[in-house]
Amino acid sequence: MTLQTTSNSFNANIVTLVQEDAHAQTPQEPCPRTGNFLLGRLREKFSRNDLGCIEELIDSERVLQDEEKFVEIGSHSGVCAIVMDGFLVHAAEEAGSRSITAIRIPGDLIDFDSFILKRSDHSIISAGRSRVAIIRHECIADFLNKDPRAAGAMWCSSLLDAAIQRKWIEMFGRLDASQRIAHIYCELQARLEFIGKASSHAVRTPFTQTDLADMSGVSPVHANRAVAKLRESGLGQIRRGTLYPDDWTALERYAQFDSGYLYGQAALNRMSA
Amino acid sequence: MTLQTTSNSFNANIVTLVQEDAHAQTPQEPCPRTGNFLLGRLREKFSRNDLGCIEELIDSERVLQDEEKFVEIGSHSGVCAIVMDGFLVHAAEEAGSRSITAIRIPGDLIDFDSFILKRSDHSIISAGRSRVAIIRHECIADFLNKDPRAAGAMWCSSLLDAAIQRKWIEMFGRLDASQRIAHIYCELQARLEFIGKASSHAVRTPFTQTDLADMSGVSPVHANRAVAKLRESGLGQIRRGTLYPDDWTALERYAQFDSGYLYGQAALNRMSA
DNA sequence: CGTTCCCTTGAGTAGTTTCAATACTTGTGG
DNA sequence: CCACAAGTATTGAAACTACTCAAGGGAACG
Repeated sequence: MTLQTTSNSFNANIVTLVQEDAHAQTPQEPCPRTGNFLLGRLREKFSRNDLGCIEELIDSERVLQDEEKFVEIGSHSGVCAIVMDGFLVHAAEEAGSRSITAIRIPGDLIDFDSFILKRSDHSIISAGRSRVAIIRHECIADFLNKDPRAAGAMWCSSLLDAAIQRKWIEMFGRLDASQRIAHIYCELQARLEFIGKASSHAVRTPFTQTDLADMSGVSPVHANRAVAKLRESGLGQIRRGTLYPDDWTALERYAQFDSGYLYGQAALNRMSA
Repeated sequence: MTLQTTSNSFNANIVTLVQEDAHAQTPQEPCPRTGNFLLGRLREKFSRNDLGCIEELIDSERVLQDEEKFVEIGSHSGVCAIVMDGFLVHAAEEAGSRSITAIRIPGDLIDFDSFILKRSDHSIISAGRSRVAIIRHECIADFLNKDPRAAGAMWCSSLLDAAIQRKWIEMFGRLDASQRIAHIYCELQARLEFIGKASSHAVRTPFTQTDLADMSGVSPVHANRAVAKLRESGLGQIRRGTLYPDDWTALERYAQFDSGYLYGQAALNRMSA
């Protein structure tokens, strides 16, 4: 917990006031565990130093097996985490049905809500094997005191998550099952690109068709038919959770996907003209 | 500063890093414009002083007419606001269809995202006449410097909003049209109770059935039938946006409404046992 | 080499959409 | 006060989308 930054003043803006301390740091990658945090999305607004602080918050690592719960609904875990590898999902289970309300990939700060709200209103479950870097709540409290600016990075992260959730609500209102599934893959591809984990010829995920059904709010049987429809339309093939796109452009058009809501670097520059 | 609770120490929590300035303020209600901010929901974690600071941020007031936009999608407004009176909705319009992704009522901090993210990815539109208290981004920047603890109240507010959005996603996956509409009214009633604006025999809103349709992701015609179904089931009658409940308990059960996700005071106490 | 989990397919039912037509409300001007 | 216009609410019918139940096929894993 030693390394506070040189500057912890918060001038004109929680994000932009950086300037001063953008001086160099060690040339090699300083954040082996949190290196993907905010990567590609507003990360340039924070200094290396700020982000290094977050790396220092890490208490330990934890490996989760498929289906293993990181947090249980209603629990007071006392920790949050940054995803290092793999996928997790936010799930709400009730009366036999399961809704997946969010997908988490490396770099995502998860269960941060519990730090403020003290109680989780959903479960976070590993999809396939994953690895997370644990941050204890006590450490965050100190941290927010010492470096409110870097804390802004966490705040920023939760607002980005909220933007994705708004888009999901919008998706539900506008799109049918196969479009929603297409949209989910488009979004994942974009988010994986931010952290340099995307491939142009496949979007690899550990999700079963039942998972896709829970994400898109339809029955597993119908998710299967939606997947079949994408295949038959020549848009892409989903096999064992992996999308092999046949025509990315058409797929994005079909899903009405517009990446603006992810606040990626390129998109930001484009919009702020 | 008489009326803080015995416990307002922010031990491991952003709201607790209090220390310094808990000195007194005027005994009468100090916040004519932001008095509803966080009211009933974690507000006890903040001192009057903190909340008074937020009142101080207000630059001006603005009255919005029905359908008037407070922020336009894609804009850089440079301000955010706290709702004083009336209702607003977050809307995403595209290709002829409109999705309403959130409902804002008095006390809600709106468009705070734009302070961090710099650009709004949705419109915020007044539903009926409303009045908002404007906060300029520049003022927030100073404020975050001077009083990071009170800033935590804003952070807290955005996490509460995110919790509601998660619930909406869950709702979409689990409920049919009439249940969703019932859920929306249950939620509104609970939120209005927090700020002392609820009545036990009616939930008054300015929403048309088309608005309800846009909120619940169905066609206006079907929203009408969903409303009719609630009436015929003896749960409640929706006339001109106002719900006259016939049986609150049954209605909440029908909507599978559980107020925990709103983090109201009572619920919190119940859960943290 | 079978068990298990996942994917696929069919048939009938329920929920939802669209198009279209009809009423009810509210506000406006005559 | 009435007539009218505009917005809002209601209803019907046909088409489509999605659900459930049910059964069968395929791939991975021990």
